[in-house]
Amino acid sequence: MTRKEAILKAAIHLFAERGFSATPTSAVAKRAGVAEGLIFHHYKNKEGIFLHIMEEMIDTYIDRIEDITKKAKTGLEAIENTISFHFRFSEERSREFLVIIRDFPFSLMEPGMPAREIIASRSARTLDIMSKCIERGQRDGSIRELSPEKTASILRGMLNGISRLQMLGPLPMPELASDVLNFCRHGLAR
Amino acid sequence: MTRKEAILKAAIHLFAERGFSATPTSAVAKRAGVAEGLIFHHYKNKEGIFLHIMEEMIDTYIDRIEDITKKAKTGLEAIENTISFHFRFSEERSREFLVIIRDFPFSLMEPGMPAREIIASRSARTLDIMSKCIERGQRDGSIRELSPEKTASILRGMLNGISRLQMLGPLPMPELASDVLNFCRHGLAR
Amino acid sequence: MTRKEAILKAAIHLFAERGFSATPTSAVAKRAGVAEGLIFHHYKNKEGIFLHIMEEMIDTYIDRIEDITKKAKTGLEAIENTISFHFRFSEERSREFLVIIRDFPFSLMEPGMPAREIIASRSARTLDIMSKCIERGQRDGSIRELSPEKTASILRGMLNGISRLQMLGPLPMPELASDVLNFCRHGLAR
Amino acid sequence: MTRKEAILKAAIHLFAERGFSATPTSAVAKRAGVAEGLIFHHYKNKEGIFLHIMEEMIDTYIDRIEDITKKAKTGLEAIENTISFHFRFSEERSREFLVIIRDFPFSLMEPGMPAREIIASRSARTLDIMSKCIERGQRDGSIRELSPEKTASILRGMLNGISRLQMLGPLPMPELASDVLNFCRHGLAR
DNA sequence: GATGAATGAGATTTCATTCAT
DNA sequence: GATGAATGAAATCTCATTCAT
Repeated sequence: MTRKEAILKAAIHLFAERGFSATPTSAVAKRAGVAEGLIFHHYKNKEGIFLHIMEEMIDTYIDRIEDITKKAKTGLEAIENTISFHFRFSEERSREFLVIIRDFPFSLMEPGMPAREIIASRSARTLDIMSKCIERGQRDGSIRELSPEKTASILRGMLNGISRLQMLGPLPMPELASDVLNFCRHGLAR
Repeated sequence: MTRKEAILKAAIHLFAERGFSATPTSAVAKRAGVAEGLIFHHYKNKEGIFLHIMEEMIDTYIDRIEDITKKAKTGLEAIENTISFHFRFSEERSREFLVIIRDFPFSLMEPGMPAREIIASRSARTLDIMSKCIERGQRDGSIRELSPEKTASILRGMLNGISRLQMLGPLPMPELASDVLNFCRHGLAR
Repeated sequence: MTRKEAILKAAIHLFAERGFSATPTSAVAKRAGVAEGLIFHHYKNKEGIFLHIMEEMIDTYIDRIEDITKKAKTGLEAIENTISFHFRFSEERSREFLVIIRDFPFSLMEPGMPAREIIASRSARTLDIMSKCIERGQRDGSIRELSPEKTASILRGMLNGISRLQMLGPLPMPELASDVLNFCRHGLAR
Repeated sequence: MTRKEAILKAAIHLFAERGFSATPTSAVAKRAGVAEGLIFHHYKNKEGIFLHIMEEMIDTYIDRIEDITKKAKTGLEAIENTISFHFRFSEERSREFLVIIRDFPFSLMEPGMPAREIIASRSARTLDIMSKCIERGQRDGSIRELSPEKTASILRGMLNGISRLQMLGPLPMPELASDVLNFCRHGLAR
């Protein structure tokens, strides 16, 4: 593992645990076993690390749901697979997931920030994929009449909201994957 | 308006706009037109202000959904009214809403913190109310067979997630209230 | 002496000795016997201290030469008195003088900086006063034909350049005041 | 152009533009298109580059005024030619000129520093050359009675001060060369 | 209740310089 | 000669909080 990777790994661990803004770069350096300056040599900014983590994760997420939805036989099945995948993914990569749902540094999102464009485009892409699945489901008869765009937004909000509740809520949460699946099937199906 | 209220108002405004951790107490004092020390005289902590805002808001939210659900004729209607109310409330009190969904100071939530208990109890209360509605709906035949507790969690996750997407997402969002309602009706109804 | 004044005094001493950019704020705080944070409480910036020193000094300088030139009987005498004053002043307030001729933080001067306007206006004012004296001298016959504006610039450049050479040059310098006076008299007089 | 020269050229450009201390070696390396380490391989220090630039420039300056003053017919003419040359040179080599008048790193000048000796000797040499011209002018009758050493200092202070005002002042400056010449002619001539 | 000067711990970042390759 | 990862010291600035008045 290169030092650059070590920094990344340490950052993911700590950001997931304490949150981005509550984690000083000194802690990241310490955990990675490198000099603090090296962080800035490789990532320029503290935000640079965050961005790197987020981009990598979201891009993987998008690649995977693109793949998954393509392979589904119906539009409804594509959505179902996406939902199942979401829960699997949020467990597999729970650390990275936590990093970005815990405390998102909204300073990155102020108009004009380059990060905003990156995030916006990824967000749009995810919504678009799900929208397309819904339209497909409407054509193949597996999904009833409803606005594809709005429903995609609802599903995305739901998935992220539930993950947030599960990972950060004060109460212990049961597994919800299959219930969400069931709920959405009824919500969408003809 | 007393000085104490002025501080609260200023804090809500600024926390909503920039986030809790990005807002220095000096900015709150300035906007409220008071000396910085007064904040600590009245609220003890910076977190004290946050807690105050959050408690007041959540308690109002709970009071209102208790009221609303009681008045509904069926369990399903109770849930529907809750959903409608959620969107109305998040608009009416969008500032306070933003405060707590923007960047929640998770340091408050570490085990042992007194705030954790407060938040946990409120969270449990909300889930409980919705759970009860679902059970009621199952008894009165308006809601199909599904786990009341899990479904309540799903609905809460969904509502919060969608509000977060609407208020903080990088993309402009259409009104989703009626579509959410429609989606949930199908998701829940027999 | 208030703490604010103590900071100022310490800063003048250290900036004069080591230069603005080579003096850390920690050194200023230490010498002033205050916490480092207090510097920023009172002056906002490290540059804020510099600006404060400079403004006070230049404004005094301007006030004094305005006064002095008014009292002179001829235009030439007004210029002579200004030159004499310059050397007296640069001795009297040699610390502050050093501060601003040693290493001027030119970042302050980038177009758009508010400090630039302040400095530019003061610089223009000084040139204007001397210009007017020359014009007056031309009317009263004590000064020969030459461009008032350009000559004012020459004199200002000369005075500042000589002070710089005296205060910062690597060689020991003799007193130059009376020789400068003599030189300029011949340079200007009819 | 060798890499070593590329570094020098980049340094001159950047030091002139932003100042010595505000220019990081990383910026020099980037602009020169070389690795940062190479700078230290060739110049040992950041100050090493500065010294190199300064020495080369001052030595050229001295060589040229030595030459010029030798060719003059009278002492006064020698001084006049030096003044004219100064303004020509400061335009021709404005970058290097800026480098050393912008922010001179006075750490180099602390007693005991080897650079101090270099600078002091050059400074003395320049003053000496001009002193000699004045003495010569007094012998040949072109220059009136005045202290050669002090007048040389005055002239040097004036020339550097005016260049500084022209190049770094906040106000736009007209051409001053011929006016300076005229002013000095009157200041010096019998 | 109210002020605001004062503190001090800590955070991010910069940067000259070294050194293994 | 040439690279660029790596260091570590230091610098500026922020900010919650305290406390004398």
